[in-house]
Amino acid sequence: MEIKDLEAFAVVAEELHFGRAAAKLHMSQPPLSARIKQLEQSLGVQLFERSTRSVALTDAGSRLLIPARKVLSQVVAVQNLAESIAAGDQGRVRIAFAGASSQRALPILTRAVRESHPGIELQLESQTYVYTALDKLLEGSLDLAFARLPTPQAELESRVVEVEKILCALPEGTRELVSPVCHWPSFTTRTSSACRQIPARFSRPQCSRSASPLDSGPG
Amino acid sequence: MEIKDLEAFAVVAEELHFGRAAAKLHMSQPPLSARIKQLEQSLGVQLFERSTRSVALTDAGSRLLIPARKVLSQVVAVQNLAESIAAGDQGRVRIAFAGASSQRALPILTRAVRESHPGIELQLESQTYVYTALDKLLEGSLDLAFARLPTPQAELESRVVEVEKILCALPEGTRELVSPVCHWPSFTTRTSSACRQIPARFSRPQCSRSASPLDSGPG
DNA sequence: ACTCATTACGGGCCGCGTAATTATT
DNA sequence: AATAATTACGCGGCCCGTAATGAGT
Repeated sequence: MEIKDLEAFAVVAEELHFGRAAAKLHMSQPPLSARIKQLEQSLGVQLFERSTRSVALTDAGSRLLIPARKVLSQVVAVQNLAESIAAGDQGRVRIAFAGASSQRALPILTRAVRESHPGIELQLESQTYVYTALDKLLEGSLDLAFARLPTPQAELESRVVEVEKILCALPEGTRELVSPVCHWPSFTTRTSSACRQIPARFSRPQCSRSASPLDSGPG
Repeated sequence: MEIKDLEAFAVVAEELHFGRAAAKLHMSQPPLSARIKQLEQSLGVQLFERSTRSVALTDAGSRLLIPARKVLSQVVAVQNLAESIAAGDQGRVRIAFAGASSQRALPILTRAVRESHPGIELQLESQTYVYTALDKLLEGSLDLAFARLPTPQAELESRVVEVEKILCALPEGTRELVSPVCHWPSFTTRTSSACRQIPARFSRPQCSRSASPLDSGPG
């Protein structure tokens, strides 16, 4: 199986017409036909149902199309990565940071980059919401983002940089006031950064019960 | 760029020795050398640092290795899928279900399969914990699992089948007893299935405050 | 009769293997 | 001197394009 085979498969599946597909692939029909036939043999599966007047995906073909496209997209990803590496460790990396999690990691990163890759310019960009940063990543207008564990998306690579324990700290006797308003999700996200400096008059042991690492447990 | 190029790259990167790599690839060194050189040219990046006595990955090479392996693994995934399709819509699909989420989806699925793919035998397997099911999926001893949104893993494909709202229902005046013991994560997972049948004597409006869809919000 | 996919066939390119070369330990 | 990677070179196969065939509307 070759990459060109998958490209041919994808284009024919899109056009459902060997002539147009061949044109799109800058080749003539016969080799394309042969290529598809060969791919079908190597996979042991018939991909298209063809009568001389019409072309249609078989059931097997439609089930294989998505994985095939996946391979193709990752191949171009490799090429793009290589290109950007070749373009040089001589460029600009655009980084978004959202929330408190980046406050420890960022200075470490910038210092390390400045030392080992002096050609790299870091362009930092504060982002209030995690999702705007993720969207920009997908668009390609950002290269990297620091964020608290969002729902990981298949198109993005993520790595855990730091595990934080975030405490809920309240004045004595005020828990009853807060608990009916703040259920966990909104509570943690809204106040996490503000929790960085905790005034001394707030008692800590009081709330140790509800303190739990954000690191999502089972589930 | 061809798949064989990536295989060659991966094997040489693993062996760091053209001779052994060539043997592993069932070919002689010279063509392998040429292949790597050609790949390097097509990517515009030098992958290996070679002096006649030693071979080492360059920085670019090490950064490209993982994506390259990813492509390769997905290629074999395509081949495996094709093989299993070719083996026939005539086989056994092993399905695990954990938790209450599957109770609506399962009968719908089994009925549909029995009608449209009568050759397929479904082998159902109850799983108490989501993670045992996921592990079995990765091993290959299961084909499919129904589970409530776990941390999605890159190696697994997932799809949202159903969005549930799960209510916390308690007898009147007992909230104070439960709140210090059950913080959100453990509470939901432990009692979710039991929540299916709610005795009528439990009041519902009482807890509507803390009721929230499990569908993970932002973060 | 016309369109579109397949088969037939000849030519060129690419990749492999063997043999020779170079460099390093 | 010996090992290991690269260059040199001849051969075979695969893939492409053009031409001819067949099938269905």
